[in-house]
Amino acid sequence: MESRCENCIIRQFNSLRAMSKEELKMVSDSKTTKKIKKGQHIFEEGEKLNGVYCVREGVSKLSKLSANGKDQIVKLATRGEVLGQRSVIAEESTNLSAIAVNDMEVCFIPKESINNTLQKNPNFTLEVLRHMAHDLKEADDVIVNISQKTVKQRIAEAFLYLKNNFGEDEEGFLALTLSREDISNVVGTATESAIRIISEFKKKGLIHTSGKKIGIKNERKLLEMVEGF
Amino acid sequence: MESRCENCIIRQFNSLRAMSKEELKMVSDSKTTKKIKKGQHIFEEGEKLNGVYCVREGVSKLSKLSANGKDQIVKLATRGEVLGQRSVIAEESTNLSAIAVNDMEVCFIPKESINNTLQKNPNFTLEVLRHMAHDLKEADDVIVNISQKTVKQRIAEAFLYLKNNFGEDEEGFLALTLSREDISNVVGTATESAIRIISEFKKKGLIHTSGKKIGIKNERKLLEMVEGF
DNA sequence: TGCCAAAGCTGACATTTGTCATAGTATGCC
DNA sequence: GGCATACTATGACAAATGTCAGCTTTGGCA
Repeated sequence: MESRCENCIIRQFNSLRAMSKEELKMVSDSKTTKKIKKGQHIFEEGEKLNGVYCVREGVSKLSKLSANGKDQIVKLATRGEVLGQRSVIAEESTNLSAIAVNDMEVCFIPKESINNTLQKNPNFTLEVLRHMAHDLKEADDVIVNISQKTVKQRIAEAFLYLKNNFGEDEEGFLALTLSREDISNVVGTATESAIRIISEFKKKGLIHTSGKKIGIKNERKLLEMVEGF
Repeated sequence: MESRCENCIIRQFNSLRAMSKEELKMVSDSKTTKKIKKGQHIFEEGEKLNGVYCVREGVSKLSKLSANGKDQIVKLATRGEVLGQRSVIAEESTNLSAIAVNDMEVCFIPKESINNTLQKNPNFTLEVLRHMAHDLKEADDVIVNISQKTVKQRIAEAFLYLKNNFGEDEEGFLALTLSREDISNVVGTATESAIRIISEFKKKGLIHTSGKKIGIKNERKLLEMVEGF
């Protein structure tokens, strides 16, 4: 794959597109590419980040450990998304851990390149700001969903989310395969509860499964369930 | 109170402090001051905002209506905070409603003044960005709290939050008085459940009440409860 | 290939939380 | 001052969810 940021297509999807040619050149010269195996950390909650990570390939779960020892997955980040922005901008340690859900390839961009551009290029800053505004809105939605919907509704919603954001494979299964535990950590429930509800969905013909893989059979009914019918 | 932004103390608490003298002057010339009575809307979910609101006095609850008809309070904004930023920046309609919890005074600043400065003054943009990064972190915390803590823990936490952020009056009651319904909407539970738990706290000597007013009697135990003992 | 650890699954039960019904209490308004 | 209305409070019950325990399946690896 192209290794110069100037020519990297991924860039089109994130704030880096607002950088000038010269700025991109600087970023490209200072960046390093890393391969992360499924299950490995990109960074951990509480760490001080020296830069941000741009996802070229694969998916990462951003999670936070709660007092009772469970991880809550706050966001799934995929190709084109930039991780660690919040931390670098606020000059604080990360509040989230980033773990690879499948094999990943990420570019590490030192914070100096970012900070430098933030101070000089208002367009870039504005672009980052817009992205963060979007993330904040999504976070608000998650808050409302988690507190006002039942576990059943949230699981149905999670499946629809996975379909819309990651698509399906040739056989009609969700392209992104999460473990039952990950699913329960996304919706914020016990693993057993998630499993039980998945079984129920299967019995009702809403989904079909094969090992970990899940396929949506009746999207309409799932949608109705999310809406509360 | 001082009516020129250049001299307004409130400004010290928010992003406006990064504005230049000229920019502030422009803002001050275009702004209008509004009084909002307790219970009235500043803006409603779905509305297109033509500017932002800077809180000079009073407290506003930012909430979102869920499918089941309940409001979820996502944030309480007080003196110095700016409402509607996210919406103006992303050029979308608001995802939240803002309602006055007590009598308020706010300054409306047209979006042109904001957008203009955002494009020209990287320091201002960066400052706004930092604020939003902070809000995003808080939102992540709320997500984890709501999904991993019991209602009892969340109510205890809410009381401590109210004490730390709004203080107490001369008699030792929380300075910001919320209705039981508002409390339940902050923690995301049914009003009856909130009332029951408040009664329980009272019986256990953790708090004392007088009408709507609530005072913290045993902060330590509340803290332990939040931590899960 | 076969073993083992991890993941998936299920039942039984406890606990938490929501819902409905009803009654007391404060508060504002005429 | 009294009435209407909204808020607070409590009980009884139902539903949702978590916990624990044990069993089965799966997948990776020696």
